[in-house]
Amino acid sequence: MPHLSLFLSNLIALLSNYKSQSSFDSKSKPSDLQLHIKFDNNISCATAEMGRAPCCDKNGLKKGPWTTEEDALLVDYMQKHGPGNWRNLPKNAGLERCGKSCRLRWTNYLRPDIKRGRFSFEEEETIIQLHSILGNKWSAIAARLPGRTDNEIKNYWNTHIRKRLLKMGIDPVTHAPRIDLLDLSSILSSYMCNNPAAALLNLSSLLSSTQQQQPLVNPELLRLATNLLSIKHENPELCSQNYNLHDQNQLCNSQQQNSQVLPSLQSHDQLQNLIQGDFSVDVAKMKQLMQVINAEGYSPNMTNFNCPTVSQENMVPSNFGADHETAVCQPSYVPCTTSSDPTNVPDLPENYFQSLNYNRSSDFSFDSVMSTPYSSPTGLNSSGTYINSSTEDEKESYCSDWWKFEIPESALDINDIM
DNA sequence: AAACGCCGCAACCGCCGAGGT
DNA sequence: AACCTCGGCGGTTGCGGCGTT
Repeated sequence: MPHLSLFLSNLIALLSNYKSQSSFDSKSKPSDLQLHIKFDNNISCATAEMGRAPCCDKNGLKKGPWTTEEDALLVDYMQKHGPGNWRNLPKNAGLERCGKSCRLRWTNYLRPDIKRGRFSFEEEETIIQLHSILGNKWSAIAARLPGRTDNEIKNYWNTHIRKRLLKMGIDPVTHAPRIDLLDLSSILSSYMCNNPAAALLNLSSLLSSTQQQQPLVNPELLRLATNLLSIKHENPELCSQNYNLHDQNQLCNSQQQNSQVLPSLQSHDQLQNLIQGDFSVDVAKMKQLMQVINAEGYSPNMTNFNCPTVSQENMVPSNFGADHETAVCQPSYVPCTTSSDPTNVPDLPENYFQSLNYNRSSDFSFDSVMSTPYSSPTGLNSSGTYINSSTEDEKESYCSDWWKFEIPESALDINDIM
């Protein structure tokens, strides 16, 4: 209706003048002017304030948690009319809510296809992998997780995954290992819990992080770590399952006091050399490291074990969609079951290690990222094992030892992302 | 039992882009 | 071309639940 538009335009101009002359503050209590123009609630919200208009007139509208009655009204309306025209919805549905609030309530909570409950392990894998690619594009991530909302994923990331990555010494923004974020005790804990492979995983994370210009690894820290490996080898009885952190710290301190007790075994010398080298641990060195460990009998399968390996800077584009040429180097974290058996490490394809060797100088493509095989036994929509199906502590333990994030092909279609 | 602090999550806020006029 | 509406998005807030002291 053109005449209405013209009328509104004139009204806007009028209001604009009025506003400038009377220092009208749209955020203050409702003024006579606002009440005056409320001939149509849907129009007033846009016209009462120039510049950015509020989604609706908030005066008299309810805020805060939704009641069951309100939910019922909204659900009933949505079932009858479907989504759309959120601005008019509250009035038509008999709700004293902002249209935006209704939309959020529907999309984030009331929508029938929303999957409630805890995130499955596969879902968490997918989230982390997608985040490493897409960054905080929660809606894009949510699009790959049926039944999950962006808000839910965002909250889950901020409250669970982010903290866990930080605890592991992994920058949740870049997904790169960072020594300054690392909780060393987790390394020691992993190690002391008869899981030297896990400790090595963390250690290797430190090593791989040194690809950056300034080495992040404190040599003293690494010396300590390697000392611990030596201790483990020479005093296996010290490393029982029930060894608590307090004892670990004591042991740690005593070793520091004994000080500079470098590993005497050749293998440990090799390890030390690796650590004290140029800090540029590439695939070959990592394999060498694994062979050393393997030779020491820590794990017969270690050659198949793949640590986070980054050949160059760990780079994750924030503007992934805009610049596909940007190199992406991301570690792959391998979650395994917590086991006292250090040989219980995952068997992975031989080429898996190679697939992680992203090199910035080489042509990066999505394929290199997406080539990571999906080995999860269950599909995304399966009733997979819920990571916090047991206690939270168990979950933390379960998730902190070994990490590998792989994307189910069904959940990641590059064309969709693009 | 009360006080306090932490944590998780639902909801809100402000900004933005697409599409329409 | 300019402006507006609408819906979507990411960041942030605030409240309730829970554990600890």
